[in-house]
Amino acid sequence: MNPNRQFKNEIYEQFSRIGKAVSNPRRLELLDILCQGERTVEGLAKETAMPVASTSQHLQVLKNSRLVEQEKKGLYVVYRPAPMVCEFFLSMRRIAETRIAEIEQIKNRFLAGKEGMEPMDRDTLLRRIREDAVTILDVRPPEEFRAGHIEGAVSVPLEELGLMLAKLPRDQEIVAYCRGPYCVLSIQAVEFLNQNGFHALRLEEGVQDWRAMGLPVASGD
Amino acid sequence: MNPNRQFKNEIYEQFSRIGKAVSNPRRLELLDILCQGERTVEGLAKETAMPVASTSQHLQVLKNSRLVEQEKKGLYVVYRPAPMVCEFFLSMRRIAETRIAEIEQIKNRFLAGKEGMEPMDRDTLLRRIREDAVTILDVRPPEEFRAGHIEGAVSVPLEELGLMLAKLPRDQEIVAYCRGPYCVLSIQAVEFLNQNGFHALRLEEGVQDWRAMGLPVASGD
DNA sequence: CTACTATTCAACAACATCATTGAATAGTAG
DNA sequence: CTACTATTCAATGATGTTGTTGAATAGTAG
Repeated sequence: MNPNRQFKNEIYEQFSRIGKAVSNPRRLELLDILCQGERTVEGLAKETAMPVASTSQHLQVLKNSRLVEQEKKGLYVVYRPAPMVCEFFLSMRRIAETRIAEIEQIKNRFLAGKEGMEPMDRDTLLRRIREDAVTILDVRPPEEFRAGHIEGAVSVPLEELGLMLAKLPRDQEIVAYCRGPYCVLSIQAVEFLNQNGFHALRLEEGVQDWRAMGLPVASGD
Repeated sequence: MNPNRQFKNEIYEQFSRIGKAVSNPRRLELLDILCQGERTVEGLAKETAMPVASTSQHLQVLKNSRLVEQEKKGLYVVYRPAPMVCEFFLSMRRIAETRIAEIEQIKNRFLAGKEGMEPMDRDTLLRRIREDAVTILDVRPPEEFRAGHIEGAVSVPLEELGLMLAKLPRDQEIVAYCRGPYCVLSIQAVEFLNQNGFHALRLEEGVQDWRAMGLPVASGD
């Protein structure tokens, strides 16, 4: 074969390893979760409702295409996205959102019938933050909050929301966020809060989006 | 099934349409070429040495995942990348380049034995440009030059390089570029120029990279 | 209307990917 | 050393993807 042709074939073959890795919905979900912070195989399996063996296999694929890194930590193997991968995933998500009409449809169908799900827009939220007229809840699991959260947000994992009701303000807007537009935690939180007489709204953006917009992100407690 | 689970499955299923589109080396090559400017099916088939029918089928896949748009122009159907797609492709390429060691190997193996292929680095080139001490050749086909080129570059398609030798300076460095690090046009151009007594160097970056670095790009003639 | 052209479609066999299952491994705790 | 745990491996059938081939389509030019 023409050596130029062969060179190109080999190069694009290598590029396609990245593509193959992100061509499977399960692996995309894994990547999405990993972009919120590192996780064990078990943790990912639980979060995605997949068998552990499948989860492990998908993680192998992601590892072989160099999109994730692994590290043994005590009893567990912890996976973590490789550098640049979350930005890459975000750019893929953006294309999908703007170009694939079905996504909007699926979202609308899912949200139909749920009250008060119109997302709060960034600018309004930023104004409220300046006026100190809003409480921001991060309803993700605590380890994700620790790995990075919107500056000023309070960690109230969805599971503990019921116990925390007494401590939340009834005279102020509450804004809940989670992993992004396709994470259901904040939806459930807002539903629950509104049923209990709070004035709650959802923020669609996740920490990734927040950071990508150049807004302040904190980590730790 | 749990409606939350179903929602996630459907959403990630949609995301994966983008991934599936870029999971095939042929389609990546097509995308790469399209990022240099729009093309007909025939043109793409010739450029990639694929049968026309295969080319068309791959283009259908790209169209169904909304990565390219098509437009009928006279006798031909012209394909063009959708907005954001070239940036997405670039970010994919960057991850592959930095994380997949095989790519470096393949490149080295291909370049082995070819003289003077050490690429010129940006900063040196920018200095030479300021000093007006360099001629920059765009050795891609003319339509790609027209769609966008490095400011100050001269269009000398590889095929016409032989005819243009008399017009090129022998007392000045010549820098040739093409579509990017994996395009062989500039390699062939530099080889040919050096064999004919010129002092030629290769610029690895293509117009996309150039633009992404915030450097000036022009279009038209 | 006819000949022609660029593109797409349809069908096939070869090959790759997927989820699932149960077993294997390697390392920890007692 | 033994029991246990988290993870990985291996094998399987079902399902998708690929490239190839030749035919179909739709639109243009004469």
